[in-house]
Amino acid sequence: MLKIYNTLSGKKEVFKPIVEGKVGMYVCGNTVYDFCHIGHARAMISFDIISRFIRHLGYDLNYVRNITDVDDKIIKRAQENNETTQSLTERMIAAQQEDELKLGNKMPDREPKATEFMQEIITMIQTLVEKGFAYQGASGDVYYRATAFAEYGKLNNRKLDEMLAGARIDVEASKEHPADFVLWKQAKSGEVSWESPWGAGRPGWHIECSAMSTNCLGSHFDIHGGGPDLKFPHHENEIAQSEAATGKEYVNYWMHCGAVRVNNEKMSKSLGNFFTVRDVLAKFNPEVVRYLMVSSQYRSAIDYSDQSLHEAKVALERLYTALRGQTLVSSYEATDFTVRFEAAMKDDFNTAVAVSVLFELVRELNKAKAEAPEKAAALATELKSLAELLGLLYQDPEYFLQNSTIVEGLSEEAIQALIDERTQARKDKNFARSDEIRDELDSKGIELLDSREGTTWTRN
RNA sequence: GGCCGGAUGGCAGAGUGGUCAUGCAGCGGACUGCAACUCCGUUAACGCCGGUUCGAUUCCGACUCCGGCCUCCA
Repeated sequence: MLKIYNTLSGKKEVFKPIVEGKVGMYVCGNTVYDFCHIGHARAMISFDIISRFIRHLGYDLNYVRNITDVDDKIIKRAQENNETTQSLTERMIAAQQEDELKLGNKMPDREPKATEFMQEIITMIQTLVEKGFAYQGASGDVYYRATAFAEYGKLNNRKLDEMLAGARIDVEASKEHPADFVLWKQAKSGEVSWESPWGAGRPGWHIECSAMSTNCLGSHFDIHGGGPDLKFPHHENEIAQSEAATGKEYVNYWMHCGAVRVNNEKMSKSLGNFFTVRDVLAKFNPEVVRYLMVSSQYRSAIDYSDQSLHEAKVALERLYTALRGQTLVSSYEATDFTVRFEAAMKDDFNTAVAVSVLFELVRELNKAKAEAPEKAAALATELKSLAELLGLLYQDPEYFLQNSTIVEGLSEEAIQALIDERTQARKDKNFARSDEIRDELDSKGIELLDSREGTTWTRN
């Protein structure tokens, strides 16, 4: 029995799909005007794991995640770069995909782009206008009439009149109500635009998601997810648009992941305190980033720092060390570890508990190595297969341990040459030289590990 | 001001009405030429004040503090 925390109700609920055995999930993707930062990575990884586990439970999942490829910031950035919006967005989409594959994500089933859904967007706006949920203001822009939707605010527990009182927004003159938001925006000269009944222009941010999600998954679907900062106004507006246009309930389960923080502040573009995925991958193996995300539950805020990355690296090394040298078997009997792992995941995807089960499995595995190699092989296989649900432990253990951090320095050949020299010194009982080599490598961040089978190394 | 979330051992991070989280660090031991890995044992926590209860870190209420959203933002 899968339980999901639903933002709409503020509670964990038993998950029940609309059509038995099938799940439709839409996740808000990125606006592609810049490289992904760690906050984006958190959302992408969270929903990747959620999608993996939903499939693992046997559901036929359709996972759709959009790409916002037309927007004010894209236009502005393209102008600054003196390039077309299309060339900018194409570059950023390629970069995003590259980052994401490095982080170990599986790509969504479908990644619709806003620019590919112009007709659907226009049609939806027309419907809203016809039904009285939208109007064209004096500026020519088309707005959603928030006051016409009685349930406006239901996702965020807000009331329209209270929002008016606390509104800090500069109210645009052509809006009837401060909470009204743009559906269609008139193009300024030189801006990329599409023809519409209201003139050449481009869609507002929220309408594209309503149009893409309902066209890809139907008017009513199971799960809608996104980052914590999309709850309001984006998702509130999506509900208002979609339910007004289709006359049906829009989404059953709303899911939002937690923020990534830096120095106790949210990482965000507007604060400028963000680190890109590329920044981090220059220093750490990508799986370290993934482990950091997985080590806490997807809804909790996560603190990002060199220290938290380092701790993630050390923890991951323990998992990989257990797998080192282990042969895997073609089939194994699932133990209680699998039962407990799955139980944790079924409880609103509690990856923190699931990971703790992996560590308990590792202790059992390490114990079995000497006494019961067959049991160890079975446990190692079980570990790999559970970790795969989190997208972890997919690398060769030796490779990971040697490359958990990325540093300029000694080449593998140089390290091996020193190890060979040291092995000979040890054979000759020349421990002074042996220790000298250990210290020399240690000072360069290389740690040596002696065992009966020989000497291996790890980067610190 | 409104809405939402949080406060757990040295750090990170789960969870539970009464016996274990887990990882790192610490301490004692085994193993080891040294070191590491690994194993065994071990120390240590539930913001504050009330209430409910035989018993609360866990439920309820007040308080304090922190974060998020209310403006583009995963």
